[in-house]
Amino acid sequence: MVYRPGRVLSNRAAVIGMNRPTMEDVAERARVSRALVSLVMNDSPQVSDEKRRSVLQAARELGYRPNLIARILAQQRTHTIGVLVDDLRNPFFGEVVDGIEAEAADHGFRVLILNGHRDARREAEAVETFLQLRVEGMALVGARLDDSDTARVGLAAPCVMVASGAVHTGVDTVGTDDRRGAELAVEHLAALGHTRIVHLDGGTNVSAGERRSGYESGMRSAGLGDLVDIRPAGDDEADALEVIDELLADDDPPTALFAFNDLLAAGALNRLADAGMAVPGDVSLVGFDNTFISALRHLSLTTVNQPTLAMGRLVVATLLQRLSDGPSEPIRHTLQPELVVRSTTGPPRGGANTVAGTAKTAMR
Amino acid sequence: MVYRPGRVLSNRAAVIGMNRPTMEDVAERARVSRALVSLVMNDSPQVSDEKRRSVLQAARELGYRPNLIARILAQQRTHTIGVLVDDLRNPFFGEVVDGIEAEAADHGFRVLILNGHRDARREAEAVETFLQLRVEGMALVGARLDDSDTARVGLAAPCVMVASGAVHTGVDTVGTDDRRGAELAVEHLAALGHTRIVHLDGGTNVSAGERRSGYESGMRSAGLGDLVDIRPAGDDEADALEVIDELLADDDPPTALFAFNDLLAAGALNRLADAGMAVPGDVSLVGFDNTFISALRHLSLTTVNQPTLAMGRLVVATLLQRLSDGPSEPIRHTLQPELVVRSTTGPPRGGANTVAGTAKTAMR
DNA sequence: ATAAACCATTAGAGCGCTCTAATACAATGC
DNA sequence: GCATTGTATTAGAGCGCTCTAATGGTTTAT
Repeated sequence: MVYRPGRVLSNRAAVIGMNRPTMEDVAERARVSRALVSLVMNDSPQVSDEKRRSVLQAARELGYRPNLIARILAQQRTHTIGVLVDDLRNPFFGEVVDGIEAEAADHGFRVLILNGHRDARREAEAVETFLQLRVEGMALVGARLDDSDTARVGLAAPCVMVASGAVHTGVDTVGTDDRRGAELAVEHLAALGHTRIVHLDGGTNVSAGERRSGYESGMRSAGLGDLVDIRPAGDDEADALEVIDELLADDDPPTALFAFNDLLAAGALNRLADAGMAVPGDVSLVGFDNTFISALRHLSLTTVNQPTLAMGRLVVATLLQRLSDGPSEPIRHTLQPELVVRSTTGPPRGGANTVAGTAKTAMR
Repeated sequence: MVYRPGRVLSNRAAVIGMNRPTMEDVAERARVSRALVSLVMNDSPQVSDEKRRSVLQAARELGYRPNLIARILAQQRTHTIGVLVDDLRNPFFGEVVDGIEAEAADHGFRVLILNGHRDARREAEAVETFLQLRVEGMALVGARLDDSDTARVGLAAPCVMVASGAVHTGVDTVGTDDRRGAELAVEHLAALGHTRIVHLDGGTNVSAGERRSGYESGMRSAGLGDLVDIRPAGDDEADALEVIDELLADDDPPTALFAFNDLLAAGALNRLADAGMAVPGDVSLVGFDNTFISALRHLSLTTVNQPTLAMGRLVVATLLQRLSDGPSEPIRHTLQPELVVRSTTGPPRGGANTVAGTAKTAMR
């Protein structure tokens, strides 16, 4: 409870917050052994009420607070899961983390969060930090690490990739069927009568590959294989600006867009409004993730839902399973996405099947 | 690098990730002392190139990874700052954290993030965890802890409250002048000719008090002191529903709303649209925080900007100062907010001072 | 040649805790 | 009364590292 700057002796321990009363101090004050204090602190049933009381009192009087670092070192367990989040500003990840935290808490695990800042290098550093802190497992949420990175990591500690596409072959994964999600989006647009459907690609984001191929297969099933048109964009609102400008400059602009995620879609919506294009009047737009922003009435974005909370919980379950089973075949959990139809999609202007232009079927 | 399940001996160390090669192992393999390995790992200049090379090679071959836990215990320094975030899903906090991380990295500090889930009890737990982990300082971003909590914490470790109003008298704080921000909002609305300006209050959120009193003083300066009208709402989109319904049921509904934050404003926007009210035609609306959602063209929310990145950086600077100076008078940094006028504010229907009419004009 | 100064290396204590095994002591059974 | 069982307590090693002080070896100054 007390801070006691006066007690600072060596400059090694000069740092505030270290240099606090230890178990030894409590033991001395309560006139018992250090071991007994340890038992009390861990709620052991084999301590007499009398001693328990006096230990607790001594602890209170000294403002004793167990040193987790020392405890971890001694018991060789951290009871901690590291969660690497690709981008703290994307609400989608926040929701997944909520699920992870809930499930982790249920199993007595602490969760440590590190921010990847949408940068593979920084993510690798974060993972290294987790490893050095000896987390018992980690969840990489939307991480951009490639297979060689994760292979190395996977050998050092159990590790689950979340919402990171299906690229990773050697690691446990939890995710939505991104491919199917993209197909749902395309099917929906095709059913409305769109043919010139362009995909705004997620770039380096790990789920991008799957969604792209889902888009392609969706287009093919709809008989639009020839019209596949993929434009590199990104995963942030800002990333939409250029692509949209480029698309609108076309002689024969698309009537529908399928964006990598909601943020990108929101950016697209912005730019389309700038250009005076009506949505869905002139262009239909579908996002991905079903984050709260897509639900905002004024965006009312048609999008693909991912069951974020369930994913988060499943991550921890997977981690725990791996922890108890030891190494084996990679576990993969693939949850089903759902199309959420809102107000940014509708039939193309002039009704269905008005053949969209002549040539212009370039793939990027 | 290697995982070696076979090496698991006692079940104490059965946990994957612990039970890895230690400095001792490296020393043995490189045929030097443990102390030398330590020097190499810390880039000491007083090691011969020859030894350095062989140590590094041995470390590589064994897949050695320093145990941060042991190192921290030994050197009695964690080099870590704990960051408690009130709500990971609110992008405002994510932006502040970005600033914190940037500045912390510049000074060789690690950042640990814990989630408060908008709940004072869970926040207190998180703080306790930080303390037990012996973080060297912590930033409580938007935390809901009260003065007695923070007083206790402040004694145990340096601690900066960020974006938490000016309620906390004994602790260092970094924040925006919430009061002034609210005044700016009210001044803007009053200048447009609004008189029936209602404040949607932030409830338990810590900045709520300041913004409320800023609203009040703004109203008074505008000669609208008699029309002060504060409705408890919250800080999330969902929290807006009821209040808006209640307000619209009024005989004489307000012509302008000043919401506690952008999320609440977004929720209000939703509900107003449901009710067929035009914004800003029938009702003007101002938010707070200038998160990216307010910038989305389709919301285009007039709001009050907080310099999030600067705040984040300032937090770390403050923490470091406190760390080197020891206890003294609380440091308070108050940054200036700015009004960002977008499209949700305009003159009241029928020009100034005309009581909000009956005819509802739908937006979109 | 001897002392002084310097350098690379190491021994070993210590960080604050946990946990096993040992100990002391009371209660029980025969 | 003595072994037996059980319960409450403690001694002490150990977790993986850092850091001070000591060591041995080489170079430089005297």
